[in-house]
Amino acid sequence: MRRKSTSGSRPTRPDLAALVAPLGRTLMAAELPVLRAHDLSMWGYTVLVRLEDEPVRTQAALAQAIGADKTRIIPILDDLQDRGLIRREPDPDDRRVRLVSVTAKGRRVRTSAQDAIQRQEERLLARVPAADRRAFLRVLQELSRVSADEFIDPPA
Amino acid sequence: MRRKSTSGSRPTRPDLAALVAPLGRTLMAAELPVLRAHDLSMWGYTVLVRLEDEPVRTQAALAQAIGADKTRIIPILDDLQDRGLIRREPDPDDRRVRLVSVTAKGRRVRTSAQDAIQRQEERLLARVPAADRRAFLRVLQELSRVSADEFIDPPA
DNA sequence: TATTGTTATACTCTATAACTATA
DNA sequence: TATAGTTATAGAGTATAACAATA
Repeated sequence: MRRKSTSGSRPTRPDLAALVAPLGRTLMAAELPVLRAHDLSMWGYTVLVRLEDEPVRTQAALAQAIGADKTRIIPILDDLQDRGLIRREPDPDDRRVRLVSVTAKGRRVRTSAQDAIQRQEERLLARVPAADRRAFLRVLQELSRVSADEFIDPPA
Repeated sequence: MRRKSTSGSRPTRPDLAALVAPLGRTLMAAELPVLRAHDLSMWGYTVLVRLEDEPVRTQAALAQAIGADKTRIIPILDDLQDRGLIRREPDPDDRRVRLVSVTAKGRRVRTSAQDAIQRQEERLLARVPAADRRAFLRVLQELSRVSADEFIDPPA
């Protein structure tokens, strides 16, 4: 099941990366005004979304879960905490670690922002037929579970 | 056709941006080893791919076409030119503009790199059923034509 | 005066290394 | 000594502003 040789010729489709990466940037750009309206940074919003799923025991684990550096999220957490959107409490069992959780207020803000974001995304998705759209979301969720080193060719 | 209210509850799906943007980063990370093997930077490769489609008359237009700043691509073009992968000639009609085109060597390099990249991407796509996959690529190409300001909600 | 390409500068984002407090 | 969190520093990538050549 090898596709016809493309040596010396034009490819039959654009690179997947060339389609996906710019679309990702577009979607993030579209989020920015909504986030600004909720006084949230992209990372702040990402933290709130992540904490909604399940509480996280260490900041390092939280950082890794959202693809950030542990040093990078600290000012983000400071800000979210100052504004009462998250709690950060020392674990009684191990006072080195901070238990991070979302507050009721944080949950409200996240819900409001996410609602607006997804409404906007629905408008974009409305451009494609319902069946295609379901398949698209299915594939997207499947592929985003895959990490880079799972399919990278071993270097020659 | 409004979906059920999500106010105060968990969303029914992750944000589109949260699926697409990380996948884009993964795909770009997967390209890096292949590009390095071809002695190409991401931007250098992007330039070669773009020039394959159709020659570009000004560097500014080239930059815009690939989503870069006009100042950013200059060292990239310098390098590609030094290595004989592109040509950069003053337009006789307007000596301010540089006609940028890919050389035969540049075409060979791009073909080889793109072939390897797309083979790798095919391995990733092999995880999903053929029908879903066709729909996925269809939707992807449709959506990547849309620019951010076409679907962003007017700020309140 | 306006525009293309270029260079120089500043700024943002991110990662690395060094520090503290607990264990 | 090892680890969680924090702070300070340095680096990469990017955008902004100023400049030279041509129109």
